[in-house]
Amino acid sequence: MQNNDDDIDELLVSRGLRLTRQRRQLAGLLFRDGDRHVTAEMLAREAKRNGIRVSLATVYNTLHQFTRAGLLRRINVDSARTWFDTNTTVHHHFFNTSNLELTDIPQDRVSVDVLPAPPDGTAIDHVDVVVRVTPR
Amino acid sequence: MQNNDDDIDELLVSRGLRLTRQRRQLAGLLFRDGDRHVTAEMLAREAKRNGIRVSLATVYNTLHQFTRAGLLRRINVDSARTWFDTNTTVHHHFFNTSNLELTDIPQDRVSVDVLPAPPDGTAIDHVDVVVRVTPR
DNA sequence: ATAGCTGCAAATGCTTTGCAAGGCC
DNA sequence: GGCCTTGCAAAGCATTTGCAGCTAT
Repeated sequence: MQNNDDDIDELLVSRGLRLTRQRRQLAGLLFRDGDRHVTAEMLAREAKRNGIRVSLATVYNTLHQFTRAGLLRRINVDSARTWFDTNTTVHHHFFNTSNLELTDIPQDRVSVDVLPAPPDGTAIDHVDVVVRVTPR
Repeated sequence: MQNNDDDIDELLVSRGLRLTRQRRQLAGLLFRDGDRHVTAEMLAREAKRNGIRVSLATVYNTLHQFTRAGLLRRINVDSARTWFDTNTTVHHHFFNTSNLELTDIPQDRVSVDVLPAPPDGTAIDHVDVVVRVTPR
C-alpha cells in the first residue's frame, strides 16, 4: 500500500474524521507505506523522532478513533500492551515472543476449521490465529 | 479431572514445589475439579470467599510458579489481563468478548494448517486459536 | 539452619480520564 | 460560534518488586 498526503486526508474525511494536524501526521506515519504493526508507545516514539509534536494521550485517542473508523485493527497477542495493525483485512500473525515482533500471515496461507458450535446464545465474530515463534 | 487433597499434595511435590498452606489451598481450588480458567483477581476473590487467607501478591506468584511447573498454561485473549488455564494440553478457546467468558475447544475439533514458513531464524513454538464470540 | 515463601506496601507500566485551552468547520 | 480535539497531569488497573519476618525441610 502507498498513500500520499492527499489520499490520507481523503481517507480521514471519508471516515468522518476532522483533519487536525495530529491526526494527519499520525495517519501519515501509519498509512503512507501501509502494512504496519504498532503499539501506542512505538508510535509516540516514532512521532517524536519525526519531529511530530503530539502527546501520548492523543496517540492513544487517535489509535482508538482510527480503530473505530475501521482504519486499524486491534490485535491481542501479548497481555502487556495493545497492538494495532494497519492491515484491516482478515489475516493472522506470527508473534516472536523474544523480541515482540509481529508479522502478518496472509489469510489464504492458513486454514482453520472450527467444528464445535459456539457456546449457547453466542455467534462467532471472528477467528484469530497467533503462531508463536522463538529464535531457533 | 478430579483430585483429592493427597493427589494435589503429590502433584505439587512431584513438580518440586514446597507444600505451603497457600499453595495447597490455591491448588485445591484450581485442580480439585479440573478444567478451569481464571485470572489472578478471580482466584483471589474465590480464595477469600472460601476463607483462604492469601495476599494478592502471593496469588500472582503462585500462578506463575504453577505455570513454570507445567501445571497451568497462560492464555492471551484480552490485553487487559492474563488468564490461566488448568488444562495444559494443546487446545483452543472460545472467548466471549461481552462477558469475558472463556471456553475450551478440544484440539481435535479444530484443524489449523499454517503453510508459510516462520520468519527467518525462528521456529514455531505453538499455535493459538481464539474464536471470538458475541451474544446473538 | 537455611533456602525458600509470604505479606505488605510501594513501585511500575500501560492506559484512561478530567478539564481547560485551542482549533476545525 | 459551537463542537470537537488536544495536552497535561492525575487517576486507574493489572502486575511486579523489595524486603522483613516466617516456614518447610
